[in-house]
Amino acid sequence: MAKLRSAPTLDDVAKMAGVSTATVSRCLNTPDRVVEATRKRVQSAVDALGYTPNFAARVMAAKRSFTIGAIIPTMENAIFARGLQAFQEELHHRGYTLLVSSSAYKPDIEEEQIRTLIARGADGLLLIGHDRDPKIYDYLNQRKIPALIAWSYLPDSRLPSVGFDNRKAMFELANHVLSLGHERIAVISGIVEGNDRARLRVEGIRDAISHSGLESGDLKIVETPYEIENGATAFCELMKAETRPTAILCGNDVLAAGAMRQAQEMGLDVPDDVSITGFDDIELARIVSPELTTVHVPHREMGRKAALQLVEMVENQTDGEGEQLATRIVNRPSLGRPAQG
Amino acid sequence: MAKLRSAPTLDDVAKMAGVSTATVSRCLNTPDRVVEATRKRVQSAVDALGYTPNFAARVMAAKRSFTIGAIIPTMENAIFARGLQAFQEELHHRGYTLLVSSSAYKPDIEEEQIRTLIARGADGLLLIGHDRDPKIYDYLNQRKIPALIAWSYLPDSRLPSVGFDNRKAMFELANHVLSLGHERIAVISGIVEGNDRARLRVEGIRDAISHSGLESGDLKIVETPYEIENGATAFCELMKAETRPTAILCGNDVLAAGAMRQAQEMGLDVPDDVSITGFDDIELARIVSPELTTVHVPHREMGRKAALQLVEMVENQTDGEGEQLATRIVNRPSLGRPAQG
DNA sequence: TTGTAAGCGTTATCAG
DNA sequence: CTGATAACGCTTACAA
Repeated sequence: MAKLRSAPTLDDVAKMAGVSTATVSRCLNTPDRVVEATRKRVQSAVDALGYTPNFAARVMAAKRSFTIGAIIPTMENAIFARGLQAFQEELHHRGYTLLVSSSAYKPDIEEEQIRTLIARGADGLLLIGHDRDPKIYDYLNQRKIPALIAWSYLPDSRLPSVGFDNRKAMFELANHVLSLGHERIAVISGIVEGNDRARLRVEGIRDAISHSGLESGDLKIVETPYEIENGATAFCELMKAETRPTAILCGNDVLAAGAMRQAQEMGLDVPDDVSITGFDDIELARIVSPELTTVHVPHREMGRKAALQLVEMVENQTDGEGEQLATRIVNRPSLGRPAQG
Repeated sequence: MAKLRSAPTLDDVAKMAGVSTATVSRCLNTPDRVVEATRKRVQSAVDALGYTPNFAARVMAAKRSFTIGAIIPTMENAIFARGLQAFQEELHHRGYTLLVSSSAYKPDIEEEQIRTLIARGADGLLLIGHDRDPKIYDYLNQRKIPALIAWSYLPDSRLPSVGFDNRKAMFELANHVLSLGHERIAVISGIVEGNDRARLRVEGIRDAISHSGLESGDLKIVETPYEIENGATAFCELMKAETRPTAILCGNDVLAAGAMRQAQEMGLDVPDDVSITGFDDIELARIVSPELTTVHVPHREMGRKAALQLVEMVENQTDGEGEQLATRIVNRPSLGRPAQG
């Protein structure tokens, strides 16, 4: 068995440079508190040994990890990718590392992940959406862990949030659809339970319908997890009705893409036979044909601002005020006027 | 300023349960070495305090982190998502946590990430592809860090690999295209430098062409990063030629999706005016229309097997043998026969 | 400017 | 089966 050469430590560097470990530590963390000469000596020892500080030891001693944890519902589809990427870039910029885990939309898994991330020394946490057991907020509060919510802005939430008004965004889209003359509207929504974004989007549609004076009672809604396949299945189901809808509003672009595929498979023309809309404006929206009318969400801006705010909260022990971002409707050919009666 | 209640420690639990810290530790890690009675007492103290072990301290003391690090080129598109998801699930199953970081296809960033993950105590590493500075392999070897390569199988690589034969896979696809009668073929490849998967795929195409007796010299290749936009741009460029290609083989589905979109924008019919193929068989391939002929890669199986093998390497200090997985061509309507002369 | 030394919260070795 | 106690590698007062 070959001898296992383990990693060089601060001590090794100190010995090689002929200084104390404290000095080496200073060279690495606060170089300006060390004179040029010794700094150089230390640096060459570091290089010679290929020294890398042991993270665990550093965290223990400093009680800071310069790590931010984020828990997102899923990595499988691209809903969170762009925003998270921007979040990560901004964090990196500020000297922080991002630790991501995904909860598969399961509350208990999310809770476990929160504990895990905290145990790992995360200085702050990014969570998606507001709907979760209040005990989690108590826990975070008691432990004084800075946490921020993204992808959904609410003014009076327990934790500050950086995001947009899901309800209003979908309300506007639905209004637009109605204004084109659609009267038979159906919805393919994500699972609403435990997901305020999904819930609020449906509410936005309801608002628009009752506003318009239409019968909101018979609004057909299919709830299904955010996966392409499910969008296809749901579309199928909705089109089985005796009187088919003329427009289907989907909870996000992923579901909409599934619906579009199914429409094509069934030989239905979009938008002539049925209009379909999405939400998010991820790349997918421009890949399906026809391209998807959807709600544009400023993912990168949201990620960046969330990072800035969270770092601020961590470093200044402040509470964070949250920020509401604007969305806008993106008109593309998947939405048209309804066919004549 | 409210008093900051910091996390309960082993000591707190020990005191509350009236035992030593050693006993508490044993209750948590090797419960069978503790009698029922004390174990119960300890457990209730743990619950009462909401104790979670401090990860950094545990790593320092145990010199094991039950953490596996993975460095992937990008999270932005879905190329690695499915495989990584399976990798993660299998790791979780075995009691390990996955730490992911992305290198943006930059070798120096990857190197930094490797060091970072090791400093963070990763017990093992998953890397994508074989092409990298040999010094990295020396470093890994010297530090005795178990590492495994995925997404590309090579029999005699320095590190064991779990993946497929990129060259052969693309060779077969190209052969198939040629057998349909295509004689003017062009390629939209990913950046080849530092990316053996991209390089080998192009070589596979070259092989097929020279095999077929065609002039391989004038094979038009555009190299561009794996992004949808770039696929579109590259397609544009290739179609500017006086004699247009009748088939365009793309380095992956993302580039192919971009090419398809551009074709549509230019009013070209796929496959009647030009055939387009992809590689990977990610969801995207079935979303574009017409659906994409591509090479199916068993991403989930690859991820799962990589996890199994890496855990085995970590736990038994073994070297790992690697495994080659099979790919298969998936025929869909984006590929047809060339138009008559 | 630099060195000394006391933790940080676990695990693991040895006694008991 | 359980309890002391010595690491683990680093940061940070406090001294010099």
